[in-house]
Amino acid sequence: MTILRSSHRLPAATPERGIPDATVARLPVYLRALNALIEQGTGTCSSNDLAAQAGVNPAKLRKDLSHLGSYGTRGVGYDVEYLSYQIAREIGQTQDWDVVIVGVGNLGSALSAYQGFSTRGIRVAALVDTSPERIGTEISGITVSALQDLTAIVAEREIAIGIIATPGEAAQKVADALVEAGITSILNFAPALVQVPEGVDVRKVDLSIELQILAYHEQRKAGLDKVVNG
Amino acid sequence: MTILRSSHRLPAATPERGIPDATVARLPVYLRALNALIEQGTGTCSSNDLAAQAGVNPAKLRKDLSHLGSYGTRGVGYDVEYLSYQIAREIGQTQDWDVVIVGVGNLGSALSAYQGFSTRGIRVAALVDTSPERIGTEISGITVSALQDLTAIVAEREIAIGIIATPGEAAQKVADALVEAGITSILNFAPALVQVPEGVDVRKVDLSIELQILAYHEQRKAGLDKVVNG
DNA sequence: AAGAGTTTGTGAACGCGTTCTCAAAATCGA
DNA sequence: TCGATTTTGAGAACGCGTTCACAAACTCTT
Repeated sequence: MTILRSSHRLPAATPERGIPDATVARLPVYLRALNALIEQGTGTCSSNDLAAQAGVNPAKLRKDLSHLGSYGTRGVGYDVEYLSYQIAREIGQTQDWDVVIVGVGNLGSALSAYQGFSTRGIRVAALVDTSPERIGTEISGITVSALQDLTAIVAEREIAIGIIATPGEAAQKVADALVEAGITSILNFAPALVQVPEGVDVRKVDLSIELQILAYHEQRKAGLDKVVNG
Repeated sequence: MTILRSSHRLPAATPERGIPDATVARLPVYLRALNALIEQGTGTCSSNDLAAQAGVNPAKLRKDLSHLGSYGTRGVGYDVEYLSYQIAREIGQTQDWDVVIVGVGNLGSALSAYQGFSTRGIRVAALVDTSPERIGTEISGITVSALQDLTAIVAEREIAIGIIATPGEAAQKVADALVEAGITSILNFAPALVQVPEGVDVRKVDLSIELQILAYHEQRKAGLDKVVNG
């Protein structure tokens, strides 16, 4: 999970609010919690309520929200709809974001059909692959294009975000192609590091590593059992 | 991403090494980097080499490794095979870990076919679903079982790790079933928080949130462009 | 109007993780 | 053997993020 960001110093006109990365990562969680509250008809909630719903410490929630502004009322709490809108605006969810998925193997296909994206302002706009058997086929209602057409597709549909869902060996080549095509944010599911130029953000999701971390703790638990019980 | 750990104070026999969470999360990355070095025939490497391969700061790498012990030689570096083995042992990768996947929709199916698991000591041992149409079908060579049979399957195959790949609404029910069945580590792909008793570890991977974080930075870049260019 | 009760927003303390730095330990060449 | 060079391991400084704690601001009751 590597985030590269150019840290331009800006003129005073732009307040350079600089929301901490840790906070940014939690805002979508709060948004989801708020939507749950809206659905169950809640009009107002305290930081305690919302924190419980989001699974965080209330103080942390308030500190996070304080980075956006003062959207609560002391003694009352937060207006659920209002706060929801403010967070959505802050993280750019008042617009839809088109993404292109490169690699339509099992994982890429699953992602292209993922239900959770549409309600979060994410739209899978294009699928790309290198395999001749896959190019031209239709997956989740989208025709798979050739990697060569990436630049044209990205330009035409103004896509800013790309997803790498290829094997590890292809990841760097695909990342280069994405950057070349004008993509400036990449979500990388391939088990490999990718190098990108300054100004391009990369986040990495590594399925094996998540399980390996669990396995470590699991082994630790087993070891403790042996010490305690045996 | 919530990790609950019982913090037993142990007798001196077990040193209670307590490797920091941040380090644990990077050990699999180092392992992957080391395997890459092994494949290209490297016998020894410095912390600089390995750090470059893993994409981290050399000082961080050395600090991380120092938590495991002193496996390097000053003036020389690390023996690649030896260090690889030591890390593998530390994170429990000298044995295979069986996992059960609950929910064989698009994502669950993709995970069950994921190539990256086997080389990392992860074996998908069972698939479970609630949908009658899916139960009994074969996916990636594994017959899908009913959720009711979970306890029997977990017990029989001594599975410790479960993966939730269901819609958000089903997540808590599935988590309860997994805990009931004896699972003590859960990787949750469903877009929902799950509550588990003490002693059970849960890690969460949220695909939408990863993209929403990228969208935030993307929006920020677009905003800066406007300020700078026009 | 005033006091009791809530709840936010934030300064301050704290803790964890990262990075800097350098002594200690090894190799190598003369 | 000795000095030059390389590289690890770890102490110390630093910075970020979390949590505590409380004043400020609001509602409600009397």
